[in-house]
Amino acid sequence: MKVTIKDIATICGVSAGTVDRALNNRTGISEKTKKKILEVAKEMNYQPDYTARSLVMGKTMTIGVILFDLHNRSFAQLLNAIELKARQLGYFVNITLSDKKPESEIDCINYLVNGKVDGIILFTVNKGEQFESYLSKFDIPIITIFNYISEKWEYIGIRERQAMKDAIDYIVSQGYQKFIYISPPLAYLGKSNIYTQEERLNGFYEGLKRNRIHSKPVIIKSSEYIKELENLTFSKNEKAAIVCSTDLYALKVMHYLKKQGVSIPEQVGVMGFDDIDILEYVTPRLTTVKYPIEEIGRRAIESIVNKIDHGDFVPTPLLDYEIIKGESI
Amino acid sequence: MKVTIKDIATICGVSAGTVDRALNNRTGISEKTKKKILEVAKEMNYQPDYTARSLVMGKTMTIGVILFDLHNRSFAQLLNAIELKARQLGYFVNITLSDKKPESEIDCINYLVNGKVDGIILFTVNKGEQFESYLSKFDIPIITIFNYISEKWEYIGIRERQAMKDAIDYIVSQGYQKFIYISPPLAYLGKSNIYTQEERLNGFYEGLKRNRIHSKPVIIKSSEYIKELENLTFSKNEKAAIVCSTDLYALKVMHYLKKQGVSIPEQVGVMGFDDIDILEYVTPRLTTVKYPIEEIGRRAIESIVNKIDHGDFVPTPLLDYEIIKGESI
DNA sequence: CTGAAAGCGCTAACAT
DNA sequence: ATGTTAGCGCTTTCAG
Repeated sequence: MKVTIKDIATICGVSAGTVDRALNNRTGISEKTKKKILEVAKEMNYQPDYTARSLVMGKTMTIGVILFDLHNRSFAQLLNAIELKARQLGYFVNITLSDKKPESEIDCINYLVNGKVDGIILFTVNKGEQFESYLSKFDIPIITIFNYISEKWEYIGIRERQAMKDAIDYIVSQGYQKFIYISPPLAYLGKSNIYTQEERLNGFYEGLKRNRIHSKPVIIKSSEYIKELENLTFSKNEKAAIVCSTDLYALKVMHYLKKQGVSIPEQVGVMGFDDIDILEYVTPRLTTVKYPIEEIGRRAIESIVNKIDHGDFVPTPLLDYEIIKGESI
Repeated sequence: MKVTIKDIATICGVSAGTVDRALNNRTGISEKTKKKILEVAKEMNYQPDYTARSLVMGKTMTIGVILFDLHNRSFAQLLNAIELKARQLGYFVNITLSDKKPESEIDCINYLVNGKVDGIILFTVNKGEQFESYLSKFDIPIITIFNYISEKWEYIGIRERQAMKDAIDYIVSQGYQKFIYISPPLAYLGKSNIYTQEERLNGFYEGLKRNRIHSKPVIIKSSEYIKELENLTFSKNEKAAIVCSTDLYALKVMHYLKKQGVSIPEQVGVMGFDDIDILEYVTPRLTTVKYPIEEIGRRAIESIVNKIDHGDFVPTPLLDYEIIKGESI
């Protein structure tokens, strides 16, 4: 059924080694035999067996990816970009989902390592010494995205802190003086890796400081954030800006406010972060920070493939963002 | 570096075969040696080499998935469900994206077959005799989802036609007599496989017939459907229902109507299809058909794993849908 | 320029 | 119950 190099060798009256030389255009073979072998191979529709090649070469041409899940729009966009770029460079993509569970993430890593992937793109929920020493055991390149671990692992992300800081500048420039900040993941502070969320919060504080906002912001860290909003009142004379660490929260907030008959941005302003693609369907257009998510995916692949093929990481500078001025602030 | 069964064999003073017996708890080994081997293996943190195993067993424990892209929410949800179920059953998932291009899909298939995946879950854009004979060459199970090819390939989907038919019943029961149908993919009729879209359209016509709607519906097949809407006027006395073959179109339509100051459903009704998760953020709540997308993913994996392991397809009946009564009709 | 042989790590059939 | 042997399909020396 399956045609192997041996079959081709027999037919062409040469050895397997020669067929290999022809197929992978290595040196040390005459044009004539090479041409013949290639012809026969094509005619028989020869397809190389990647598993066999992997065994001997110790390379599988596949890159493992670990994400939380695909429910968040951004992750799907990210994976889309990753797959595209990877296939373009001749690599497969093995996708595994950690579901934000630290133990589950470890399973994913082991799973991929045993599958002999050539590298891993990791959006981790873990951190700490123990995790780092665990990760250090592996000799394949691991690249982290979004959540930073330490300088020992290549990291690709954006200047989150600066982005949020700038966002605050913009909000203040629109006349807001009162702030509410929503970021449920902060509840996991110390428990799991929420680097990006911490950075955004830091940027928020720095932004307030820079703009000399002295009224204390309300920080909501509960996943029941809508309920917490119910206890607040929104008045026009002291207009509040609800800053959400993610568009998804902002959308939920806007949905709730609309239902309550609170008008945006007349009575209250809402700011998001990410610029997910579904925003184009929602009114009012959410003011948000554009996160170059697909660029991150592409860079991650480029970087890891480069490391696999040439052994060195070309450090990637933090990527830039853009404030999207919508109608909600 | 890497610890192999040979290493373990040497240390335990047994042969590789025996180690294999212990590790994979096969018969013909004493409890005592087995226990010892397992201990040593654990201590040395032995990890089996899947590529080597694949080569000899001819199985890679990975399932290839081919989708259009991940920009559509549903696809991401689907893949999420697929990954979850697959890993649960001990399989990897290799994801490839065809970008809706027939040639690109062929590349994906070849790619996966050469990667020796054990089976393929295929959301195809291709169809026709030539494609079928191409597909027939492969001896791994291929399961089709959404777009049907022929009875030669296992198919998992829902009763789309019936769903749309029932949707029309519901719309008519709400007092609508005039219909506009939007489905841009229909422009590809005859060019690529748009089975689900055709089924939905058929259901639409059947629904009109069953409800004795005689006024001719407007069918919009252009991707510039918003522009086409601009030429239409919406009057309360002859209220029209805009039936969209996908929630995404419906969202765009609603967004456009809201901008035009047309109130939904007072002046015009809008119906979607899919019940994508972002609907919860959009007002008014879109009336739509709930498509059990994750169930399809799980069933696809179950079915293909069953086929791989036991050699037979357990036919899956078409799945059921549910009409979600929102506020837009 | 080409052939022969060894071996990647594991499994499976056959001996002992 | 355990050891031995022969591959899986390919790449890679080392001879010739």
